[in-house]
Amino acid sequence: MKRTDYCGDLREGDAGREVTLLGWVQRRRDLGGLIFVEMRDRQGIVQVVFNSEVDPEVHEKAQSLRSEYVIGVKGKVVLRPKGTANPKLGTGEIEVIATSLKILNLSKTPPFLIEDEEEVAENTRLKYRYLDLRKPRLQQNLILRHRVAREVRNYFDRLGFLEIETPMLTKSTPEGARDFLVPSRLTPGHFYALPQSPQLFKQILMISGFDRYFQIVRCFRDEDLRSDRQPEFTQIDVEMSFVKVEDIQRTMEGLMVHIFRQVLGVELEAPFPSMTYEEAMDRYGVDKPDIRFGMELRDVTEALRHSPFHVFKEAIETKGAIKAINVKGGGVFSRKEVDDLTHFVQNFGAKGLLSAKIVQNEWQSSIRKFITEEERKAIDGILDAGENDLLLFVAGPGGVVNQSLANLRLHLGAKLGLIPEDQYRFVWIVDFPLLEYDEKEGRFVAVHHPFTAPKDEDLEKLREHPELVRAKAYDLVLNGSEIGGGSIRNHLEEVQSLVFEKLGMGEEEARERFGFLLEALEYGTPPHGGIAFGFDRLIMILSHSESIRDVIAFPKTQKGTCLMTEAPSRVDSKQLDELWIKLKEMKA
RNA sequence: GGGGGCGUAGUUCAGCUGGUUAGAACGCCGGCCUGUCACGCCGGAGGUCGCGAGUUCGAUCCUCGUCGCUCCCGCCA
Repeated sequence: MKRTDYCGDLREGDAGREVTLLGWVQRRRDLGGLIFVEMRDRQGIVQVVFNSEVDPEVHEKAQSLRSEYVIGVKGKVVLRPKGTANPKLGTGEIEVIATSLKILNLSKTPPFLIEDEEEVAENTRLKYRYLDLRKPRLQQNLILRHRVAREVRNYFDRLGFLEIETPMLTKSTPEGARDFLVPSRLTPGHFYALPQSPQLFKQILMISGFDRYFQIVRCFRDEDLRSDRQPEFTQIDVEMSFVKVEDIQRTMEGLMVHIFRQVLGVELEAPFPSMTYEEAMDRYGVDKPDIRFGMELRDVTEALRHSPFHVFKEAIETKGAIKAINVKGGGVFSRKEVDDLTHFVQNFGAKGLLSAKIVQNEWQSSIRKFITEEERKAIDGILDAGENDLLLFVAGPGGVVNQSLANLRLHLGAKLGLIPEDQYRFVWIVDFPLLEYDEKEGRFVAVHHPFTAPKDEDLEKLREHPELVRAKAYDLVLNGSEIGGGSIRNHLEEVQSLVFEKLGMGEEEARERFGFLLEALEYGTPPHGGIAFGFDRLIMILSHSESIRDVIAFPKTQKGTCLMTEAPSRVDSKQLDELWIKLKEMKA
């Protein structure tokens, strides 16, 4: 049997055609002399009719059909009798009258129904991933993923970019995330690392003169998982020569416009707005603001500068901050709801959450007695407080205040339905600090990565005040999710060496780790820069998925295991011997 | 490393203050049924209550440990 059509593709226009379908039994409705079988393939579902009066032999065979049997059906497409159309199916206007049935394979009863709505425990889904992947939603997600990848390649190809592969077995780079290591058999005691990104290779390609590079590439980071993080993930990696920040931004905006138009049929407005890191932190408390709704953070530190209230006083004396959000109409929140919000911010290190309801132009609040009339009016002004609003304050170290309120804002935005789910709001975040001081390490670390160039006007400060230097770095944020980030790189060896020095890396150490790059920089390196996009996260947003596992065919659990293959697994001692590896004693 | 949630039939869940035979729905099996589409009707099977200790006359329920899945913090661009 050869397929003539996919089940889900058939429409009214196909009425009268003889078709051959290959697929799975979704559901069987046996009415006795008449059997309806919903038949499924990757395009969708169509109803097949087995009628004992049309063909008793085929009808009898159909009685043995069960869920997930693999079948081939020959039959005639007909319009359904009046009043029996099913508006829930794309194929609902027609059905296929079967004239021939071939059972290609049987199936055990599946452990769960192959339906989108069926909510099944994650471990069951992952163990039977091949069944879970039969669900229409996951099939659509992977089809969408394919289409986006295809359009990425079309777009870059048209602009003269070359897709060039880079090694999976490469050198460990201690900066950044933990590496996955691969032992070398031929060089005992030595290890490759799987790439966290092709960062250095794409810069080398620029030095080689390839000018415009991109790659859809797998990357690996051995860090703990989240709902949007897997240990292996995919990036759209890009690097260009002879460009400034704006050139890369416009190129990537073009990519987004192209993808959204080709894949979703959505027209985006470009160029995208831009916001400095400083402004983002000030107004939203994060470097990846969701600008689809308001409820912005407001700084009330100055208004409370002379407050005797110990919570405020301590925050100010320790050079912290006091910020607040105004939940419009939040006066209706119950005591318990506000308590829950307090617990919520404590997840982010806040000691507590202070609240005030506006009732008849007055504060209803446990802290009212510590607030002067003047302070109250100032704060009402800053927060644009009105009747029945709920003001929420967090005081403490600046980072904690921002993180608490940023997350609280998102939490409340979702809870109150303030986020328009159908909007795509992009924003560039620019002017990131180049370096930040790491208390634990006792040295400066790169905010982006160590190859990022300082802004020209800040270059002077690099020696004396490295903390004030801003970088030629940019992140692209979509609906509160960081989908891409990049920078202009250091193409001058002396600048790169100086950055390494500021990172506390001696010349010798820098030579050992990145000597090949420093050396390459001395052989005519063009100015260059690039960006990397989180491909999985982009697909998550485009498919409205809540978990990254729903956009990856074979994802890992939160502990990094694959429940289908049962990786990782022990290996036999012969394999270890060849790799010169001896395991430490472990508790059974 | 830390905090939260979940774990009972194939699946999703209920199970009172610890008490006799652990329930429901869907699914599954058998029978009937020619316009169903969550088909309907009749009948039936199906349980190591994640695992291990402890408390108790008695544990699905309480305590401790452990395993698995998940969300978050730390970590991670």
